Amino acid sequence: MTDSIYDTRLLRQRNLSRVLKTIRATEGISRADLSRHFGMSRSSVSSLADQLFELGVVQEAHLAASSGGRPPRVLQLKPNGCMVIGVDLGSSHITVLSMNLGGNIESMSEVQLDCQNQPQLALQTIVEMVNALRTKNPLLGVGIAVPCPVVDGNLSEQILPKWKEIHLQSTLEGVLGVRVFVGNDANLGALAERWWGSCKGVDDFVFVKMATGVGAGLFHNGNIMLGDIGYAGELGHVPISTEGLCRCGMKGCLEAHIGLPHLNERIQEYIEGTEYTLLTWLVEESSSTTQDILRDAAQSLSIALSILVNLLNPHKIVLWGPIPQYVPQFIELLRTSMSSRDPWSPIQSECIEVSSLGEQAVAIGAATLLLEEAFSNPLLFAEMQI
Amino acid sequence: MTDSIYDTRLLRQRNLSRVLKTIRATEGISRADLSRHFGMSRSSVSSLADQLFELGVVQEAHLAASSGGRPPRVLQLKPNGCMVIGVDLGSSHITVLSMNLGGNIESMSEVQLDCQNQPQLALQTIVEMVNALRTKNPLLGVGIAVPCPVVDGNLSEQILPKWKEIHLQSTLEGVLGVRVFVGNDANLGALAERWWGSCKGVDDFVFVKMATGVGAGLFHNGNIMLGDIGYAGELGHVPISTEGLCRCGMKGCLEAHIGLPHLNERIQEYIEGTEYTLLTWLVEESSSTTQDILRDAAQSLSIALSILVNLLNPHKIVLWGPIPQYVPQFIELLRTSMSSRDPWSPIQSECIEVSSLGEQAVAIGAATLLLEEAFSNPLLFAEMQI
DNA sequence: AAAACTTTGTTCGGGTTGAGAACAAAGTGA
DNA sequence: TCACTTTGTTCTCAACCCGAACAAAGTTTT
Repeated sequence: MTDSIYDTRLLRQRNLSRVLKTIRATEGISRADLSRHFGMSRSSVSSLADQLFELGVVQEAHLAASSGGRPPRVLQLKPNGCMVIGVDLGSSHITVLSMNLGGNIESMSEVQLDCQNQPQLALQTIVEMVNALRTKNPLLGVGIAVPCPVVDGNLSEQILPKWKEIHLQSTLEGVLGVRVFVGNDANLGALAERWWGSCKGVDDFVFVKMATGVGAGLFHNGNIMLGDIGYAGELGHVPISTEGLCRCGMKGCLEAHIGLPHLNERIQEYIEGTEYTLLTWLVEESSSTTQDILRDAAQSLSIALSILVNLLNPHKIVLWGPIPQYVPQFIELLRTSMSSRDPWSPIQSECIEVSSLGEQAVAIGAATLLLEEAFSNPLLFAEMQI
Repeated sequence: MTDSIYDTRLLRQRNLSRVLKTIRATEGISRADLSRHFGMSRSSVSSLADQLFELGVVQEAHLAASSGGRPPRVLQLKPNGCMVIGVDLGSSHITVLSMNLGGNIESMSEVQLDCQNQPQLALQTIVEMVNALRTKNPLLGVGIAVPCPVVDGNLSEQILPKWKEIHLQSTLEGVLGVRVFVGNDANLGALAERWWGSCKGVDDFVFVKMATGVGAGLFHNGNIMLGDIGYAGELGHVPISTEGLCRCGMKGCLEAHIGLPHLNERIQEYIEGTEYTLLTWLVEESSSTTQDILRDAAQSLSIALSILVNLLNPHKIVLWGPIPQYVPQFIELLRTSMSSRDPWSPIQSECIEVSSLGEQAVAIGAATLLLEEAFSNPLLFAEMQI
C-alpha cells in the first residue's frame, strides 16, 4: 500500500510513523531529543507531534528535568487513544480480547467450538463476541488469527477445506463495519512477542508454536516473512527423521514427533486408560518414562531448530505452547540438545527462551496486527469507529 | 543509509530509483507509460527522466508507434553509461571481470591462488587484476564475493581465520580509490540470478551453490536475507541424517553428503587410483556406481530443499555448481526425490532449475552488487571515477 | 490537402513538506 | 538580578510533485 504513494504524503506518513514508533520505543521522549535522534529540525518534529496529538495517539506528559535550560516536555503514547480487538480462531476454540494502545487487555472471552468443520457458526460467533466487547471507545479494527496460511485475507483451502468459500476478511469487514486484518497464528504470536514480550526491538527472531500442530513465525529485518504465497514458517512438516507417520501422509515430520497428539499417544502406550491429561502427567510424574518422552521431543525439536538457525541466523528463538510453558525441564533438555550441535553456529543456547505472553499470545498478536499497521501509517488513526 | 534521509531528497531518490528500475524491467518505456504505470504526473516523470539523462544512465531511443497521436519516445538504459567490476575471491582462485549496465562482460581474468592461507598476496593480486581491467570508461565501483559470511565489509574470522586482521572493504577502497562492496558468494550468485538469470523479477527464491562447500543465497520479498549477523543461508551444515562426519565436526551435515570432496571420496572407493576427475567420471560413465552416487546425493539434497521449501516458501530454487551444470541426470533425480516428498508443499518440482549463468555467476553477482546499490540510489551514478 | 482529433511531452503557478533563522518560553547559575 | 542555556514555535524559503495550459507530432476525417 505504501508502495503506491510517491509524493510528499509518503514523506509525511513515513515521518509520522518514525516519530510515533520512537515515542513508543523510548516510552517517552521530548521533541528536542527526537530532533537529535533523527537529525531532523525541531520545527518539523513539532509539526509532526502536533499532528499526532490531533490523531489522538500521543499526549504531552510530565516535564523532564532541566539540564540548564527550559525543561523538555515529554511526549508519550496515549494508552486509551484507541482500542483494538484480537480474535484467536483456533480449530476448536475462539478467543476474543480487547486491548488498548498500552497493551492492557481490557476484556476477554472464550468459547469452545468446532471451527474447523463449522465455518458459518464460527463466523457468527466471532461477530457476537466482538460486538459484546465493543465499547464507546474508538475502535481501530479487528485482527483475526487463523491456524493456517493466509492468502489475501482468506484461509488456505488446502488445510481447512470447509472454509474454502468464505472470504473471511471482506465478510467480517462488511458485518462489523471496521477494518479487519487476517494473519497466521504463528506469525501473530511472533508479532505479539515483538511488541509486548521478550523480543521487543529484536529484528530477527523465530517464534515457535508447539501445540497440536507445530508452526513458526519468522521475523527477518523487522518484518514478518510470508514467502511467495504466504506459506513460510511451516515448521511442522520439516523432515527430521525417517520414522514417524504424520497426518500429512509423509514420514518423519517434526509434528509427528513433538505434536501433542503424538506425545499423548506415547503416554497411552505406557499407561493404558490413564486419566491423566498429558500436561499433569508431564508436570507431576517424574518417572523415567516422562523423561524419555521429553528427551525425545527435545531431541527432535533441536534438529529442526538447528536447521532454522543455520538457514535464518535468528537473534533469538521463542517457544510457545503448553509443554515449554508448564514443563520447565523441557527447555533445559532442549538447550542441552542444541549445544551439542552446531559448533559453528553463532546462536547460543541462552538465545532460546520460553514465551512470557501466556495462553493469549496469539489473540494479543491478532489485536497487535492493527497497531502494527497503524504505527506504519498513523493516518489510519483518523479513521477509527465508535 | 536510506534510513537516515527523511526530507524531500528521499522522495526524489525513491522516485528516481523506481523509474530507473522500471525502465530496466520493461527494456524500454515511454514517459507517458511510466506516468500511467506509477499514477504519477507526466511532468514529474519528465523531470525524473531529465535527471537520469544527466546521470548518464538513461537515453532516449527510438520513437515507438503512434496510437493516434504524437508518437512516444522510448527511454532505455544506456548500456555503456557505466562499468562495474566484480571479483570472485574463492578459497583457491580469483576471478575478476568487468561488465557494463547491460550485463555484457567486457573482459575477464582468472588466477589460481591459495587465497585462504595467503590473504596479503590475494589482496595484492586483486588490486593488480582490477587495475588491469580498468579502462577510461567511468567506473561505478568494485564488488567482491567471498566464500564466508560478511560482517560490515569484513570476512567472518570464524571460517577464514587468516583474514581476521584484514578489513577488506576499507583497504581496497583506499587502494583502488573507488567504491567497494563485499558480499557472500552464494548471496551474490542469487543476485546475479535475479538480475540476469532465470529469476528476473522473482522476489522469493533460493540460489543453491553446491561445490566444495554448500551454501544458499536467499531472496525474500526482493531482498537478500542476511539474518542477525550475516550468517543466513548456511545450508551446508543443515543436519539431514545421523551419518557422515563433516569437516565442521558434526555428523550428518548436508555438505558431508553432497560436497565435492565427499563425492570424490566415494568414487575413489570404487576405483582406486582412477585418473578420472569427478566430473568426467560422472558424465562419461553410466555404471550403477555413478547412478548410486548421484541418487544418494539427490536424495540428500532433496531433504534439505524440502526443509527450505517448508520454511521459506520460495517461488523457485536455482541450483549452481558443476554437478547440476554438467550432469543433466542429477536434476531429474532431484526432481523425482522432491516430488515424493511434501504433498502439501506448494512448490512444484518444475520450480527447481539449473542456473543458466555458468561458471562466472558469482563474479557477475559481485559486479551486480554495485548496480543493485546504484539502482536503489541513482545519485551514486554521479560519483563515478575514471 | 486541410481541418479536427489524439496522444505525448514541456512549462509554469500552486500546495505540501522539511530546513533554518529568529524569537519566545522557561529553566539554571553567578 | 542578569547572563546563559535549552526547549519549543513562528515564519520565510527551497525542493518536490501536481495539474492546467500549451506546444509538438502524429492519425483520422472531411
